[in-house]
Amino acid sequence: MCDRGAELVSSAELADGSGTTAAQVRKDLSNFGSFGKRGQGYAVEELRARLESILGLVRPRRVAVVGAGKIGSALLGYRDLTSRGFEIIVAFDIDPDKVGRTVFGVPVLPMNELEHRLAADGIEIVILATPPAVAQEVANRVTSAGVAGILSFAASKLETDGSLAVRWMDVALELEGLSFLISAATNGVEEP
Amino acid sequence: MCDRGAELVSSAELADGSGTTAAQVRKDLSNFGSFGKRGQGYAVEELRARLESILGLVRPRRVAVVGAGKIGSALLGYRDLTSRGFEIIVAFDIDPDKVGRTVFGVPVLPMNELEHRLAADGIEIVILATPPAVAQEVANRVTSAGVAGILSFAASKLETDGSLAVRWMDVALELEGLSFLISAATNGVEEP
DNA sequence: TTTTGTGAATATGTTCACAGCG
DNA sequence: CGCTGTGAACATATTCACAAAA
Repeated sequence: MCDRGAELVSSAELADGSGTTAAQVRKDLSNFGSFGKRGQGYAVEELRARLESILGLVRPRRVAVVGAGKIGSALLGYRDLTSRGFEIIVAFDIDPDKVGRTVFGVPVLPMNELEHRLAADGIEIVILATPPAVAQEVANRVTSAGVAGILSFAASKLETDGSLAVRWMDVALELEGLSFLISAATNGVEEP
Repeated sequence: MCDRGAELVSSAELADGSGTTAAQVRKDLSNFGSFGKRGQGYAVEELRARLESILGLVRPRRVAVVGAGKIGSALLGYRDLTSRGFEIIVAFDIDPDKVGRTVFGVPVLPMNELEHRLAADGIEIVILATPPAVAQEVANRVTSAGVAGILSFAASKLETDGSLAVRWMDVALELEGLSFLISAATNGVEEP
């Protein structure tokens, strides 16, 4: 909307641009203050800046990828991350064939440099794209290096202390969710 | 647990294997009937079979990938999908350099064969890994081909009728979530 | 006017706690 | 006994509906 030069946007417009309701948009935003203009809506540029600040993306977040396999290396070239405030600084892998190369402009380093480089490069978030068997060990090492968050593509549960935030992305889990919805739709589900 | 030959499992064990609580596990399972054994727990093999049936994965679901770019082709070789009940049958791309090749054993077909092959191959779920600009158009074509679900890697909202289920996976969105949590932790948040 | 911001009313989800049953 | 299944209690989230502000 900023690019299109829009000045104001109402909660109703925001709602149907994002699949929710106007009341929900207003309630949610009101948690962070009241910066709408009654009778008009929200000032687009101010709203953008507020959201950026709420999300902690006033400065780009520094990200590293551990595991330069199929998913890991796909992420290294992912334009969308840059445009949304994340910089992929470095990647790590155990495979000597991958180490030393540069994938989409991102250097792939050996695992023994992990802690050192995470700290030296001021990495805040690690994307975990390793086989599940080593995910926990990497998570431990990453934690000790002072990283603040992990996004894990390994389905396995991670045991971590409260010092970092962890989120999961699991393609198979999402497909299972779809499969469940499809079955429910096919077999017919009761409404209360 | 089946592989390890376990006979029974309690809600408490299930809970701490999956990051929830025993009561939650029991409540959730009870939505689909009561098949636990009081005083003992759930029979592992029966539970597996029940979950498989609840999720609609008694037979593998047939999946196609549209867009054989970085993410799309990474998914084509993803072992985890097969082992969890999904078969990637075919992929589609618009790029003549990719069309006709086989990636990780999956044939890449041209976009003009989309509707025909989705129907002919009995595809139930489509993974959308195209640029956002064409996501809506592909979604329309996929809908008309009778597919039951879409998993979209394109952040853009999709306008679809109620005939299919849609889910999104958005790496940048998950990173935004982490960034928010990190900011909240750093700045300190009030507990009520 | 129009659209926000927000209490109050609903609705949904989670936890408690214990009767009931193997 | 021990652990499930489940109402009742509690907590959280969403929607309603309208006074207040530009």
